[in-house]
Amino acid sequence: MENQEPQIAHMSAAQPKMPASSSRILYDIPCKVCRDHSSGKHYGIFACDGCAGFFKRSIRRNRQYVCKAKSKGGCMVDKTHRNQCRACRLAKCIQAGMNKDGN
Amino acid sequence: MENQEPQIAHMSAAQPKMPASSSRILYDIPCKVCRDHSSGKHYGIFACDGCAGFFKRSIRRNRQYVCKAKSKGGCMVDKTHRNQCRACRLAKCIQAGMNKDGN
DNA sequence: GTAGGTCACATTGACCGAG
DNA sequence: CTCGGTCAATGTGACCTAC
Repeated sequence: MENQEPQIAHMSAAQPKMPASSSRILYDIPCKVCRDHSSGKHYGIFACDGCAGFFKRSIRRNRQYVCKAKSKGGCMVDKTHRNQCRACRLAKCIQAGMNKDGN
Repeated sequence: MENQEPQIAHMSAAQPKMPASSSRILYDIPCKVCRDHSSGKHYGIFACDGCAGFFKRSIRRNRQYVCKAKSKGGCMVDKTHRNQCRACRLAKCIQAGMNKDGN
């Protein structure tokens, strides 16, 4: 896959630009995996709820994803494409430093 | 996105190679959109249940998808990648000849 | 302040009855 | 036969609570 749009369920809309303190979301610290706004550290790194949840599910269920792109393992992983390739998303989570014991 | 795997819900497993007549599935006629096994004509062309359902929903809800790949509109659309890019899947459905009034 | 759990929501595709 | 409708399965990500 390569694109899409509503692919995700609750694709968060543009943030109201809050006081950056009254919310759970850290508007200035990007998710180390997809660059979306993070919501604190998760499994060792600053990550958004999406990537944290994805990593959580992948680990818990022992998921083995396979990148089906021509350029194996080269899928872009940002807020827009993160749901296009689970294999590359998980790989980037790990590469970014995520680990089960969060440290 | 570029790959994946369980992306789809009920990814049909390898077919038991039925008598090719006792089932709804036409094992010898591929879906003109994704090459998966078709299940007869849908909206004008031989298509699988997946592409037929996708086209049905897209039309009914007047979906406007946007291809987010670098190579705009160049996403592969086969059984494996069909859920990677809705924009390209719909484009290919139309290009393959699908139309609301099936003819 | 993060792990873990929960859950509303959305999509997919197999199947069914109607015509 | 195809169409439209239905629905079980599944994933996503926003939240909440406990620690």
